[in-house]
Amino acid sequence: MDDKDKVNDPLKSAAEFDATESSWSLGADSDNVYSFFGNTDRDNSILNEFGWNFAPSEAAGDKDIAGGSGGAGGFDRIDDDLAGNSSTTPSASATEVPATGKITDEPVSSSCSDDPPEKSTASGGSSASRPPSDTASKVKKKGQKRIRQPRFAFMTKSEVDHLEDGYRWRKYGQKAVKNSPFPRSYYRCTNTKCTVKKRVERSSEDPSIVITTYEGQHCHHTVGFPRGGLISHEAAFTTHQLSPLASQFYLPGGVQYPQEVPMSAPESRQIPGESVEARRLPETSQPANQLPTDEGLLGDIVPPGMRSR
DNA sequence: CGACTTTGACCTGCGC
DNA sequence: GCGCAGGTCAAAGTCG
Repeated sequence: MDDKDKVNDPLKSAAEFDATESSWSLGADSDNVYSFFGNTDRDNSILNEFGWNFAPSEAAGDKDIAGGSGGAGGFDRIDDDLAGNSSTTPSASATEVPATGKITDEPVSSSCSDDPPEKSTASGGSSASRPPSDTASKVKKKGQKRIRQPRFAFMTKSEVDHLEDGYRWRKYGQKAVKNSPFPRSYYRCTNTKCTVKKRVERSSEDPSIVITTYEGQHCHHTVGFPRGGLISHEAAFTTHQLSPLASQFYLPGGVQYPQEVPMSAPESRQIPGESVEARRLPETSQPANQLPTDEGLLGDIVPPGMRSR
């Protein structure tokens, strides 16, 4: 593909994760890739703008958390056109966010479509009996390029693999990843109209770091957790004001992020021993009646095309 | 019984 | 064209 060059270069410089420092460096030169590193409070507020919440998993049926998880996190947007580009460059280690690509023409405003890609509980048909052509049509028409939603990689220092983020996910696969002793898990949002997916894997270089990659955008609100946890929007919003830092990292369209953000802001590092849980609702809670406007943080960090709410 | 996880097979894209 | 690796499917199993 002719796009290869233009894709790979940004990639190499983008989202380089320093496992030792537990930090991301931002080096992308296109508006296709932006990343920042921060703690979960900020991340949560930012993700919330996307329709995502982020909080440590603790009671939602996930593996039990051993005394709280770390709070370091990273965030990265990855627009990827699977079709033309190698989304996983051979040089990309498991600790790097699988690369990126070019921005595509596909609508990225929402991953919610009127016609969900498939019914996960489809009737009949084992993989053995699955007619190839049928499968093709089910997934994508043959010859049609596979379109992928924008992706955001999110790195979190946590002992828990699957971080609770306010949505319910159904695991639909797990794969061993090359160059990594840790398997990668694939989750899909349980909302039937929501096609958001996420991948969860651990950094092979720093097992304490969980790399969560979101693909797509939720078109619905967070849900209560039947199994325990509940992350309300209000709670998420209370962290909103903690996120101004984010605006210094993102820069869609008008792109103004630093050439190479050190990503070493002290407050964006996890404080050893500090649990996310303990920091979830800071005392600087914002009154509920001061909910951010649509143009709040979102305006800073989210490209208009990504917003659907 | 429904929701969810596990797991092996299959599909697709890419590099050689 | 072939092999590899990532991604997905779906039956079977598990759990509450």
